[in-house]
Order: sequence, then C-alpha cells, then structure tokens
Amino acid sequence: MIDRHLTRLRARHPVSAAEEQAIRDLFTDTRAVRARATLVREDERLTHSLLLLDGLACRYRHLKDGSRHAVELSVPGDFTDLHGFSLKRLDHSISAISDVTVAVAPHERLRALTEEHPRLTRLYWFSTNLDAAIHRERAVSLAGRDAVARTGALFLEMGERLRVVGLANAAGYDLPMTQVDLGECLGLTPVHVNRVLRSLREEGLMRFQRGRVELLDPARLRAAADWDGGYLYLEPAREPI
Amino acid sequence: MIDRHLTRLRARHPVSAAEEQAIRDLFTDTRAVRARATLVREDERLTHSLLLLDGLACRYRHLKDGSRHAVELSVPGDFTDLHGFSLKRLDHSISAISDVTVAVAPHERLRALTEEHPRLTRLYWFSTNLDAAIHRERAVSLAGRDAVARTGALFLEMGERLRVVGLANAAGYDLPMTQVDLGECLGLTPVHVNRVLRSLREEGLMRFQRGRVELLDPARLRAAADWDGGYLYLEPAREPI
DNA sequence: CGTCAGGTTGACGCGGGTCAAAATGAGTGG
DNA sequence: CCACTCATTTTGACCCGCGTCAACCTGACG
Repeated sequence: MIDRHLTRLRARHPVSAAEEQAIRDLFTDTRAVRARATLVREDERLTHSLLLLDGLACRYRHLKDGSRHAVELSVPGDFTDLHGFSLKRLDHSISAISDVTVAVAPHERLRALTEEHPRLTRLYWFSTNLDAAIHRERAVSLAGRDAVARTGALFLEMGERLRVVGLANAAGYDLPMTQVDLGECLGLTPVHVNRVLRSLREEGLMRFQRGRVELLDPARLRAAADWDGGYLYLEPAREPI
Repeated sequence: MIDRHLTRLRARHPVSAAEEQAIRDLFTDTRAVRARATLVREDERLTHSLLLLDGLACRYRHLKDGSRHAVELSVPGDFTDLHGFSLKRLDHSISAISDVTVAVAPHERLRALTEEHPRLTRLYWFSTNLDAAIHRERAVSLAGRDAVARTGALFLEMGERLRVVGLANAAGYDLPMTQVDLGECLGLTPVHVNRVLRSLREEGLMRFQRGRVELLDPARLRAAADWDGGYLYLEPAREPI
C-alpha cells in the first residue's frame, strides 16, 4: 500500500527493514476522496498528516480576486502535508485534483517516531526540505522563465517525480489535469496555457492531451526550459543522513 | 550572541533553560563576512550550517541568461542554511547582502541534537517548514500579485520578521539593499522597481530610501498588497510541538 | 440530440521589460 | 575644498508577452 512511498524514500536514502516497519506503523487507515474535494482546509487544526497513495493532489492559496494559485503538486508516494506535523495548521488548502486515496498518519505517531527514531526523523525532515526546494524552483520559474519555459519545466519535473515511483517512463506519463489546473500551477490564464501547449507541440518538444503527457524530445525540452533537476536531489546520497 | 535566534524561536515556541544551553552548544565559532561575498556555493558539500547574527543574506539561483533570482532573504536570528543539514548540498547559493556575521553550527553537532533532543529537533524542523511557507508566499506573490502589491508584501514581511527580533518598530526599519537587490527578490527589473517605489511613495503607503524603510500607512499597505502574515506563524503555539 | 465542461482561436490592451540618458551621491585623491 | 569616479537612482520612449474578452469547437454523457 505505501510501497510507492518507500520507493520514493529509497531513491534518496537507504531504509532498513526495521525502519520500514516503523514507517508502516505510522498509518492507521486509508481514505478514498473524490476529485476536486478538499483534503485539508487552510488554518484548520491538524491532528494527522496524509500520505498520497494514488491520484494527484495540490496545495493552493486563494488570492483576493477569488482566483487561486497552486503552490505544489503531490504525486503518489508524497506526503501532502507532512509539514502540518510541526506547523499544526497550514497556510494553504489541499485539494484532490483527480480521485485520490490517502493514508492517515496521526501526529501522535509521528511524534513518537521523532522520539524513538532520530534517523527516520532526519529522513522526513529531508523530505519537507525537498518540498521547499521544489517551491524554490517554482519561484525561480515564475520570476525568470517565460510561459513556454515554465510550462516545459513543470512537465519535466512531474516526469522525474513520477518516474521515481514507477508512474512515468521515457515515452511519457498520465497527468489527470485540465488546462485550468495547469494555469493555476503556472501563474497563467487557461487561454495562455492553451497557446503555450500548442507552441510546445508545434516545436515537437512535448504534447499534452486528455491527461497524457508525451515527452517527444526531452533533451531539447530541457534546453528550452533551462531545466536541471538537481533540486530534486535524486543522486544517491554520498554520506549517511 | 545568539540572543536574536532565541528570541525568534521563543516568538513561536517556549524554549527551556536546558534547551537554550543545548542550542548554545551547537555553535563553535563566529565569522565576519563582507557584503557581496558568497557564504555558501551551490552544490558544495556541506559540513556545517550558518546562523545569521547580523546583517542581511540571501539565497539565490542563477538563470541561463546570467541573471539571478533571490528566493529568500535571511534576517538576524535566522539560519541561512539549516536545510543544508539534511540536504548536504544546496540547490542555490547564499551570499551576504550587507556585511554580516554568522555563527557556525557543525553538522555533527546538529546530528547529535537530533539524537538527544527530539523536541528541539521538531522545533528546528518547524523552522525549515517556516522557510518553506515563506517560499510559498513568494510563489503566490509572483504568480498572482502585480509589481506594486508584490513589493508592498515583501516590505511588510520583512517588517514583521525584523520586528520579531527587535530590528523594526512601527515607524520602519533599516534594510541595506539596493533597488537591484530588490529586483532580484521580486522578479522585476531595477528600472521597474524604481517606478514601483515611486508609486508607493506617491500613494503615501511607504517609502524606501537609502536603505531605510518607512511604513507610512501599514493598514492601507496591507490592503493594497492583499497581505496577511498568517504564513509567518507568529501566533503563540496553542499546543506543544 | 441537448447539455456542459473543457479546449481552441482571434482581436486587442496593458503591465512591465528594454534601451538610452541623465541626475544624484558616496567615496577618493589632489 | 574641489575634481573625478563609479554605483545607484531616476525618468522617458518604445515594445512585447501575456491577460482579457468573446466566440466557437469538441467530445463525453444522459
């Protein structure tokens, strides 16, 4: 059930059998949630964190004008709100983009983990630091890349993150999002997302249609997007955490 | 020496005398670094983290065209690179904006802290989660606020963060940055930063001159910038961490 | 075969980038 | 105290990427 989560962790650090058991023991039950439903509401008191098992979720904030901006996407194997464990309330909401299933990790169990398993604590600390690195990349993208490069960079990132958990290959991957959703991630209007996708398609770089991403020419796409996945920290760790 | 750091921590969570001592024991020595010098280089192997005691520092990334984008500012009392403790290398560089002094916390001491002080570990985990919240705010700002609102939001945030450590009051605060620096934080050209500052000044909202920020009308500025400091988590914690 | 969400395209306007030049001011040496 | 330099700030003219508005198309589903 949480195998993708373990795969994700092990892509960066070794996890022993005993540690694996401690991780499995974090979770009480699983829940299925419908597409578009809210998983966590901004400012709500939190007593547990959610591990995304299947589907796509996003963290988003509302702006004054009623629009919303997505600050991060979660893929299977990611905690959607591990940061909620120490923050106790979130500065954003979390919603399901597609139908999702999540596993519930009560904060008292996470707390017990921090008391008894310092190494796993560092590992999960790393995990939220990785989230922050992804946030930084998004900020750099928004500040410095034009719409085409920004969009390319997002698709490349999602490809890498999904590949890690076996949900993408060289050909591409499924991404059950609409162009409106993409716009909220990219800080673009749906209309302009459409134009950007057309341009990427016509350049032969990539295609996004009916929830399917095809990376037609990853090398050129990387160059065009000025994208380097170093911030995903996917190299094997050279030293113990 | 690290009093501002303790003040910052205590603004959000209680810290006992014993814990304070454990924190003091993290640091070996202090260093003075000149304005514009690099504190940490992207991808360098890290063996220690730096606590900013005095001055202003920033994390920045280079873009293909040679420009750079600042992803976060550090104020006295902040660790500039606590996330480096678990990441072991950074996806960005860190440089001093003004002359700064930093205290050095070797990673082996931080590691020992995680082994012996679970509560302090959670507290520092919180601290990097707070960094991430600030990153999210920056991304939302870049995606959804125009140049004037974005600039206002940045000055309001810096005001709050500096106020926490006693470096700002109702009148304003010192911020030793140039308009070029501001542009790198805001994703704007220096030319446009200048126009924005003029507009804020002419509206009677705030003034920024020669490294001094005056918040002339904070309430109206907050409204104009659609800014709410909730993401800084400055309310007293309602439950133990 | 009607409805509705999502996708597509075109015309037009504006916020902020670009380019260029001048003003200001802090520091430095004579 | 002045002359000179160099970073920084300021302003104006012009341009372009992306937003806005509006219309139409497509396909899934009842």
